Amino acid sequence: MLDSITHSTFLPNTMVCEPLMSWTELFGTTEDYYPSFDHQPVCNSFWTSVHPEHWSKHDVCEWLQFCCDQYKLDANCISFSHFNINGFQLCSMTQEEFTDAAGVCGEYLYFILQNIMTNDNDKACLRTGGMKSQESHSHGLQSSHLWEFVRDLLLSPEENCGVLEWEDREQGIFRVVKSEALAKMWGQRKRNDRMTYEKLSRALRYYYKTGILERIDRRLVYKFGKNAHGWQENKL
DNA sequence: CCTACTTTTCCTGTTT
DNA sequence: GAAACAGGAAAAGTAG
Repeated sequence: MLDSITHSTFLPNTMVCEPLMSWTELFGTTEDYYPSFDHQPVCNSFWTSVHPEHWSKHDVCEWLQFCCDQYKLDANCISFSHFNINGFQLCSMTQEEFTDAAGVCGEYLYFILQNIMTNDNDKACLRTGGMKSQESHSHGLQSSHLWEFVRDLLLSPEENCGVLEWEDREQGIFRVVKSEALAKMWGQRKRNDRMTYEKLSRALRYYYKTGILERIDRRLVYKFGKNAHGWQENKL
């Protein structure tokens, strides 16, 4: 009900860099589409090989530049003076602070950064078999409800992969484009490989009662309700 | 441990 | 016929 605006990690990140599941596992083999993987260059870059906490001021600056190019963000809406900081400081910025410093772009930047940190964490976990739980706590990364997961995916151009798509950005109407893929992603988040769209959608339907979602008569189309927050474009 | 709340699982029936 | 949608019920998971 009154969750703070804890933004979760996007999914454990699967497809960027070291996939936990193969594409075919994740999206099925019988699919007719092919991944539009023009988002991938995050891979193998400095940004994912060195934990953001260790970035220098210069690195942070470069990262902003990189994001603008890569994700087509308008550099003009970024107040670079707010980002004259090192990686450690960057990591401790809240989503609100990102928004203050760069508006909508800030929101994306925040998500991109969270994403990188999550990847890092996951990789470390895989190698060492368990990382200090501190890191995952520092940004409320572990807590995500289904609707927040969906919201974050919608706000995350680099993770989305066309699984979800805005139908009407202003009204918060969106469409599930690849239902089973979404279910797999959610399942991976919850470490539940038995998740299906059938079951996920049941959970979504419960949101109608609580006003997190509003009913839309079209198949695979949902709308954020009055009790959902954090999806609007200009509002924090 | 208890409670409240969310999500998962399963199911039967309906609609597209 | 295949996918989705609808909800009821109950079990399981989680936060506090």
